Amino acid sequence: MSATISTLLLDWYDGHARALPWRAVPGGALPDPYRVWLSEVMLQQTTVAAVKPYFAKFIERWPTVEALAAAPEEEVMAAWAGLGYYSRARNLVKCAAKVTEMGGFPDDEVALRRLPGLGDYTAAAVAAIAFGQRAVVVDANVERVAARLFAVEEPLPGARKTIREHADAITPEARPGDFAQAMMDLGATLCTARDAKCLLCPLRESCAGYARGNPQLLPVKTKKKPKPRRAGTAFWIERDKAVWLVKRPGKGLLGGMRALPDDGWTARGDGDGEAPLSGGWQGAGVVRHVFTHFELELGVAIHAGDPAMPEDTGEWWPLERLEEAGLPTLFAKAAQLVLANRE
DNA sequence: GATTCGTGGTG
DNA sequence: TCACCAAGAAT
Repeated sequence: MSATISTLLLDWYDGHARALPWRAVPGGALPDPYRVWLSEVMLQQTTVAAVKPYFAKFIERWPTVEALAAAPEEEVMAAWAGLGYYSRARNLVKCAAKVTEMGGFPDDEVALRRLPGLGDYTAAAVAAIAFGQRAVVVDANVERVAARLFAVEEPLPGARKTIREHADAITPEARPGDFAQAMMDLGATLCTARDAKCLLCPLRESCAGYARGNPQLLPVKTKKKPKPRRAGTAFWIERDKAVWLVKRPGKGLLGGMRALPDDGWTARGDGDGEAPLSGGWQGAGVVRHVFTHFELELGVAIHAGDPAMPEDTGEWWPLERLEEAGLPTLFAKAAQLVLANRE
């Protein structure tokens, strides 16, 4: 029954919980809501390994939500560079301001859900982990574990309602935060996407998928569309040991991030090859980059001259401080291509 | 409900 | 190499 499953899982968690920087000791005092919120936002569609250095950097630089709220958005965006899904960073700043204005994080799921960047998952996770509130926490791990545990054959995402009901039925009143994290740890270490280490699993005897003999085939998922391939060009313009950077529009792809000027490529179409200024251009090579929904082959062209640029359309960024510019990975690759060829 | 949002790891 | 995947949210 449900009490049995949560008890088995919590017992397992007490001995097998991953030690993570944003976590409290299992069964112990509740962790700092700021650290829980920050880590949960960073972990959205992002692996633990990728998050760790960013979490450490943010906590060192902005130890409290008030400190983060006081930071210029531009600095937060630059610090987020490389982690992806940049709307998260924009919402992070908005949310920090709102929480500071409220005098602290709200302690219930409904109020948390109203904050920028907190959807169903994150609101439930923060309520459970940071405030000990019973909330049904459903992420991709929980979906997978529940689909196997209850042998849900209906394909995702259609099966989400069914899976949520199963998750609700096994979520305990006591230690809901540890329970949620235990489900995610189980999904991350034993009940993984391509494998199911059932011989090590504390829920083996309760698992319908195990009983059927093929838990690793669950959950069923609908096929994904193929990614279109796009081509475009980025332009390297340099003067006095500084490179010309622009800022991308606030919304959309790489929104609000610094970037190299480009020829108008988008997810929907190729660039026109047209440079932002006339003069001699020399090809530096090609960078390949895979986004969520398309692939890009980005040519990098270097301007031969020593041009003047209209100051209101961008900024000259000193090459020796280029890492501080916070370029998204695509443009960091392009810059590396240009600079590496000089050695 | 379907799309649009990054990036790095993995088999 | 390539398709899939990861502590999803906003529109």
